[in-house]
Amino acid sequence: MTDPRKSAISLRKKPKQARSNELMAVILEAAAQVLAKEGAPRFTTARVAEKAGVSVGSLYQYFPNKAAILFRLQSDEWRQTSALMSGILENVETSPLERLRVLVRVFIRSECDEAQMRVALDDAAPLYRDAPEAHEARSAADQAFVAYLEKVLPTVTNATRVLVGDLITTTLSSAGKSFSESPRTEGEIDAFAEAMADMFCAYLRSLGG
Amino acid sequence: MTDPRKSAISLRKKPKQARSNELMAVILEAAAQVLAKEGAPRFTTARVAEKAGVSVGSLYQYFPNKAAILFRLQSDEWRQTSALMSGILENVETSPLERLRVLVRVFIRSECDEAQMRVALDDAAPLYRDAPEAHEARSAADQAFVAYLEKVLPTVTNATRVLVGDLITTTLSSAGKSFSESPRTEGEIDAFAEAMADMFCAYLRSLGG
DNA sequence: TTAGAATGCGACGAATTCGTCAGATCCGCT
DNA sequence: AGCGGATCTGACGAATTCGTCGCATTCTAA
Repeated sequence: MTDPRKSAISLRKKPKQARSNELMAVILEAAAQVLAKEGAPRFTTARVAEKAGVSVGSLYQYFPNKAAILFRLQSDEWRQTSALMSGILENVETSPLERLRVLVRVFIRSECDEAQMRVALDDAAPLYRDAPEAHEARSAADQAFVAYLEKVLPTVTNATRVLVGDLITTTLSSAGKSFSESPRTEGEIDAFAEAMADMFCAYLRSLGG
Repeated sequence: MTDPRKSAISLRKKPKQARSNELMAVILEAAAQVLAKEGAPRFTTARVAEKAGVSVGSLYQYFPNKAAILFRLQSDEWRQTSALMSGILENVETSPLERLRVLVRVFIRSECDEAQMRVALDDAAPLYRDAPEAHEARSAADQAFVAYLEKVLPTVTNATRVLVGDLITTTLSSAGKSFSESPRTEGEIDAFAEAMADMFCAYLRSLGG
């Protein structure tokens, strides 16, 4: 396949024996390790297979191509992050703005903790970015955030809420990623997260919080 | 060379005849076109040379490797952006916060105008990111911004100013890039830029503007 | 004009990568 | 046990890419 960006990304087939499920898990685990340790340019089906203690053939039985593995890893990350965010934003024990602060802190910290993986996954983005599945997977977190904004900004128009939600989630994820690309000390991480939280809170208040 | 990330990125030699200077310009122009039209994965010395109407050999006479060409393109972008930002922030004809608004608008718009190029350049980042020269080139814009903040936030500590500057420049560049990755209408672009400007202004005011 | 330096050329070697396929192996079931 | 389908294997073909090197061409300066 000349241009992997055009290739399908869905699974090749569903496993019928128990082995296969294990195999997929093993392959994905190995893939994550290879990606984190070797980086995107050296992420190779052969290397993944070797690390998984499996042959390339087996690997290609469940993933149609390299991009599918990467997409799956990214997809899992998104699901995880999305669930985390929803959980924090829906927790009614604390005030809305405090929830946002917690969200920022948790997100930035997790971004820094797994920086290698995230950066490598991002480097590999050209391989799976154009897949249609990629866009669907992304919107879950956005929706949770817009729902949250309905309580914090009840007076503004719906369009505004979507815009604000887009701005904040975009800022959080992209600036978080960018920030975590350089190595940081604990203090820097906390300070940056706090500043970002301050910025969001100031913005929301100015909109009528 | 197995891992291009380790290779030198500085020029191979300085041209001594007039032809060479032209050649470099031609090559860089061709490189920009190839990168924008074909994307990072298909960015190849052979394709660049062909587009430039030049042989690979000539290309390698002035650039030690592929990464050097990409780095040069990125470096030029940075210089250009940096100059643009400084110019806007130092213009004393308008109020400080209005200058910031202009900056955001101009930046986001330029980011969207050249989205293809910027995205491709970013995709190629793994090839030149680890070069020491890359970090130096980046700090120019930051310094201009911190200088600007001295006038807007005269009361806060210097460390705070650096932090705030880091947050804003990081947000601007990374969120701008992320935003421009998807195709946008004129209206969306303006709305997003305005929202981001609002956010920055609200933040700066909350800090004591 | 002409020697020698600077520059340009492009076929080529070495390396890497993706994904396939024919055959070997394993599993569940009768 | 033994059959048939599911699964695994890994050598291999096809493709691509990087960067070099010996030679051709162009320029400069005497």
